[in-house]
Order: sequence, then C-alpha cells, then structure tokens
Amino acid sequence: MLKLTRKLEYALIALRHMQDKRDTFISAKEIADMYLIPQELLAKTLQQMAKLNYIKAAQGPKGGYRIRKGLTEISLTQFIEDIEGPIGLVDCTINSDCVQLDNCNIRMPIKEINNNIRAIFNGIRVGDITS
Amino acid sequence: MLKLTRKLEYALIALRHMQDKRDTFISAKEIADMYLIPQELLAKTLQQMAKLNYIKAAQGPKGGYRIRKGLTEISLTQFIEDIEGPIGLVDCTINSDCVQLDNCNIRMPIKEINNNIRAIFNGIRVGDITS
DNA sequence: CTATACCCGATTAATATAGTCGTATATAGT
DNA sequence: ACTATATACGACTATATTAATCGGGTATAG
Repeated sequence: MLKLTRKLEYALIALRHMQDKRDTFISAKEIADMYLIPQELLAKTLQQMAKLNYIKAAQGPKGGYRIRKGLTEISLTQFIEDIEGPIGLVDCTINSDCVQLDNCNIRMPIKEINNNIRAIFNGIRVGDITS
Repeated sequence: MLKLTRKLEYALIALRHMQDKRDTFISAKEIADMYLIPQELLAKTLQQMAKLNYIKAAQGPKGGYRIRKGLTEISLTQFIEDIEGPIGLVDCTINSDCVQLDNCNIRMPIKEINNNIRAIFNGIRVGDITS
C-alpha cells in the first residue's frame, strides 16, 4: 500500500543512470543488465518516456536513449502522473463513480491529505532524485 | 497507485460514524447497510480495530462497537501501519531483500520522500478525519 | 431457547501490476 | 546488400495483492 510501481522505480533508476552519462546513448539492455531489471519492461518504460519527450531515442546499433536537458526540472507530481496516471488516495477523487459517494463521510478530509501529498511531490524535482 | 486500501477506507468511514454516536454500540450491519459496504469485510476490519483497542466490542443483541475516547489523538501513520503494515514507497525501505539492492542508485532520495509522506501522516490525527 | 451479534480462520474472486512474446522498423558497420 | 543491434508497440500471460465470501464458533439480551 502506498507504494510506487516498479515501472516508476525503473524509470527513475534509468534516468539517474542516463544523467551520469548524459552525452551518450544508452541502450535499454545496458541498464537492464546493470541493475538486474527485466529488459522488456524497462524498454517499454523508456519508450513511454521517449514519447513524453523526457528522453531522446535513437535506433540502430550505437542507438539507445539520452536524457533531455531540462527534464530534471520537472516535478515528481508531473512525472508520476505522466507515467502512471493521477495520484489519489481514493478513487472518488479521480473517478467519482462510486456507489457510496452520496453517503460517504470521509471524502473531504481525504482529499485534503491528498493535496498535501501532491504538494510534497510538487516540491520535489526529478533532478533531486536523479542527481 | 499510492492508494489507500478499501479496508482502511471502511475503517475510517466506520470510525467517523461511530464518532457521531459515541455513546451507543453500533453493529457492523448498521454501518455496512448505511454506506453500502460488504458486511463481512467491514466486520473483520472492526474486529481488527477492536483487537487494537481502537474500539470496544460488545456481543449479543444490542451489541456492536463503540469508539474509545482518545482514539482520535492517534496519528494517521500509526493507524495505517497498525492496520496495513509499514508505509514505504519501495520495498527496500522495509525488507531490504531486493536483488538489486547493491546496484540501486535511487534508494536514499526515495527514503527521504518516504519520510516526508510519513511526516504528513504523522501530522494528521485520526480525529481530523472522523470529526 | 432463539435471534442477533461478535470472533476468526480458510477459501475464492477480482483487480492491478509485472513480465513476456512476436513482429515491425531503423541504422551502423562491413 | 546483408547482418547485427537497437527501438517501437500491441497482445498476451503470470504473479501478487486486495477484496470479498464462507463456515464454523462464542456471547448475551429478551
């Protein structure tokens, strides 16, 4: 409960690694081997980040991924939500298709806690983790 | 991701309800019916809370549960961890039996974020939600 | 004595996450 | 042009976690 997904972990680990070698393209395989991460899964995650313009991809031999400058300024909130969707302690703050919505007596307080959590993540930049 | 479990939601909903009627015993059935919660699951949760001394149980007809005074001063951290176990964004901060532990490059920053989240939950008392 | 309610372990169902596979495309090196 | 290496991507399967149910028990008010 209240855990980050592996995908997110892998993404951060990869970003940190790329940050250290920011001028060369690093292949998914290289990272997967180094950190004992399933290659295919990491590859998908990297592809997703490439789509999001977090990193730049290059195909072919000597290809791989390279971190984009400026990425490190992105907030963790945005990063997490780009990759995994909205952060919410409970579904009703996202969906509001809950049968007990009308009767529920704890929604507002939870919403506030959620805002506090978002505030924390807003205050942290990806660069704070990757460097 | 980063969601509370239903069990925890149900627990909070129930506590809030009991808080409003703190002098009478409320049955699991009554709460389950009112908030459209599966009765058996709620019952288990209430039993767990009774064991934890969060609430007092009474058997037999006219029985049920009654909130204990002072419960509302307990921090959300303690409440959540009593019911669901340790809060940790990643397993390595709890278990440390991860194969990639030695190579992992993001542990410390995540640990800090985790501390921030715990700090939020520490600053919130159960009573802030249930009243 | 019976209906109502808590107690509790075991089991099953549902969901979400994690991981794999197959196929296609791009490209550097030879 | 051919080959090896790499990304791109949808479909699929496996695993783990959470949610819910079931079947037995005990206590007690009326």
